[in-house]
Amino acid sequence: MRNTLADVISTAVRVLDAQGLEGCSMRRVAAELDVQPSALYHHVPNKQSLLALMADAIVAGVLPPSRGGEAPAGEGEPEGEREGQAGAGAPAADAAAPPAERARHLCLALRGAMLAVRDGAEVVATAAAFRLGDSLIESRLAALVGGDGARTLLLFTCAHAQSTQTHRQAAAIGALGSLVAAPVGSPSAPGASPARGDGAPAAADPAADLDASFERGLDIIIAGLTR
Amino acid sequence: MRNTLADVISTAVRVLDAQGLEGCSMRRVAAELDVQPSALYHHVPNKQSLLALMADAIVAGVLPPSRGGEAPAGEGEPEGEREGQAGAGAPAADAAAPPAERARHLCLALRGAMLAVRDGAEVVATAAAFRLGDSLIESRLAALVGGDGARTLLLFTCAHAQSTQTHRQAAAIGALGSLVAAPVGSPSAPGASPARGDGAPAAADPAADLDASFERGLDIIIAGLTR
DNA sequence: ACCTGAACACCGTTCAAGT
DNA sequence: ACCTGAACACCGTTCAAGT
Repeated sequence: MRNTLADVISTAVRVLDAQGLEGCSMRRVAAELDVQPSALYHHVPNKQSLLALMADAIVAGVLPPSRGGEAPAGEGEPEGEREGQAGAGAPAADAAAPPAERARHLCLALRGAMLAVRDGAEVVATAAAFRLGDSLIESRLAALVGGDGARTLLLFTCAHAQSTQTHRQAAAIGALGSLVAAPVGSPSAPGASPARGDGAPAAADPAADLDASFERGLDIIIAGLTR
Repeated sequence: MRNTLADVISTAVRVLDAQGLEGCSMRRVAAELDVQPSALYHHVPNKQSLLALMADAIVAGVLPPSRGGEAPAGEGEPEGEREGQAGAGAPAADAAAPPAERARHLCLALRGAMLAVRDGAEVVATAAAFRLGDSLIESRLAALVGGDGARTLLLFTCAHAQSTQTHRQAAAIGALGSLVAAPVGSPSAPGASPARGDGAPAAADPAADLDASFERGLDIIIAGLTR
């Protein structure tokens, strides 16, 4: 046996994380597996299906393995877990906490899982849009806050993560245009992006801003659910 | 003078509506303009920029022309306005209604504008994610319900519209497998999608369901804002 | 200013054929 | 079951050159 479906999925997620969605072509995944592009079509009917399986792999782990449902298929973690929020079901979530609080933690864990892979949010969001109504995470949320709340939370969480990743990439590119100031040896303030002499109004630490912005939006929705 | 930027944008939106995002290639837009593909790069630096301009064109009209800001550039309406919800600033919105109510109407109008063009939501959502914080609509919303509310509403509205269009396309494809039932001559209820004799579990009228689902989600967020 | 023609370096997918 | 090799019909973008 040469390659398994799980190999294809985990390799594809690795390529995604390394090259971004644009660079994640069938041909590159095949090359990474040391295989002809056509070989992938033995495991998967087309690219869209592969992307859906990748989405499952990316969010696998935000839910406890709870009985029933489709098997995750593929690696436990794509790589290094550089976001603190993910990690096998979030920080316990207390099991007996109020439902709204548990839903909140679930959304934070989902966000963490998506942000942990480059362009992960876009991949998950597209897959989520496609099967709105029968994703595992959505039904878990629905049990906590009802179907409308679940859908609202899920869509907001994916969309905000997507825009977070978009902004991060833009910031990363923009940061290349700074051979100015910013003494090379010094860390240039904790976590801040280099330079900032331009006319943009953007505030102190963009990454922290986006995290806070997400939590505030989340709390607005939770508030609307619990009144 | 042969073609103007506005020509390029409006043609691109027409191609988008006719062929979908996947079929909306630079080469096809060029062909529609009777021009070589390379000619487009005189008007636009790359495809991504064109898509951003298309997003502006799609949502142009949901805001009154209010002074200041970038000019819409390109056609007033892409085509036939087959959604009832759009139309030059929505049904007036009463000007003196409570802010939350006005925000609600704005979101409905935005949804209508996106749904009026095939894959319009995806195009607008991607552009919106990119410039979260300085879109015209977001600042309009921010004036009504604050920055966090505006962002939450905007992201939810785009994401829900995107999933609505995804489901519609899936339903349209699935509907091709129904040479059953569905009397050909009868209009099959006002505005409903054709047929519905297949085995899918989807409820009564999927289009109406998605509209109602959107409004319920919208009301949850509004409730969270006005408590 | 706006466009042509030709090229470069890619895509996703299919299909007969191998082992 | 899993893969090769070759092909088909495309992509976005660049660049010299025309008018």
